[in-house]
Amino acid sequence: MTIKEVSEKYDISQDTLRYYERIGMIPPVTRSESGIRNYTEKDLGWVELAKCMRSAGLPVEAMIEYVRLTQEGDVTIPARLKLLKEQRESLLEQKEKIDATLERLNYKIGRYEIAAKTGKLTWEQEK
Amino acid sequence: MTIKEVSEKYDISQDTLRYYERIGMIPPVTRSESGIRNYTEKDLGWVELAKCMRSAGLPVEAMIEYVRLTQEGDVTIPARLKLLKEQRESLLEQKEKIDATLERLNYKIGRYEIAAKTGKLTWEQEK
DNA sequence: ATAAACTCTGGAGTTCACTCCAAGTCAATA
DNA sequence: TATTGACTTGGAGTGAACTCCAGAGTTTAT
Repeated sequence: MTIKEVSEKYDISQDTLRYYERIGMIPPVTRSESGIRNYTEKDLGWVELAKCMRSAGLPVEAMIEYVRLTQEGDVTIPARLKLLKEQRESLLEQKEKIDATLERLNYKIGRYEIAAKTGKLTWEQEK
Repeated sequence: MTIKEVSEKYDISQDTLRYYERIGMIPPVTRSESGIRNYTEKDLGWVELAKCMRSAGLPVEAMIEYVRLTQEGDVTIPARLKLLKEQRESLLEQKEKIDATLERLNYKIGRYEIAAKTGKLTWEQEK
């Protein structure tokens, strides 16, 4: 699969795909003899994983480390497990923050819906 | 309340507090005659709101707009309601992405926990 | 009253995660 | 076979959100 096709399939720019590879966020992609990228199923798996992690807001640094560890073979399995658990933890924390903010937004929206009808605010202060 | 106290109370650097005020993410803070910030309860309410929104990952730009609208009085109530709903929508989307990634991480962690015991991976490819 | 600690502003610097560009190579089509 | 379009690299540029700094003014403690 060419970089163009991968770019369209996953809605990631070609520049970003090359960037991810360059920084080691995905392992080196398979190439033709002339050096042109030819993504295999395996390569696509990495691209998709990278996209998923980034979309959740996990840092590229974490993915780079994970990829690096996988390159070093089975001896790094415990390290990879640790890394994955840390990332899970940080996502759970982020989710907490989002939930707290959602509650707050819902409260404010409720207030504003009343206010939008009466044309006046029914409270004094932002909170 | 001095900037130092506010900084400690909310765990936001003094530089960031000044920055938030400068860009309009919070309204101008009350000052002493000599120009030194003296945060009132109301000011603190804004600081805390800003911190909450930012911790959930909402853009500074959205808060700036919200603050700007509140300065313009009750006529902007519908606009503020719209803004709040948009931000809620984006948080819900972000939460979806986090949940998808959490599922994925949980799957991988499950695999790695088996692998950590056997010392060998029981699957072929990243997914 | 003078040092020490705190605060002010404007502007420059940093980090992260891309994004764009130039100059060159390669592949497909008229 | 010529040209058009896609691909390559290395490096520079961008936008968001801080973060740091210099130089100056203010407040507190001895």
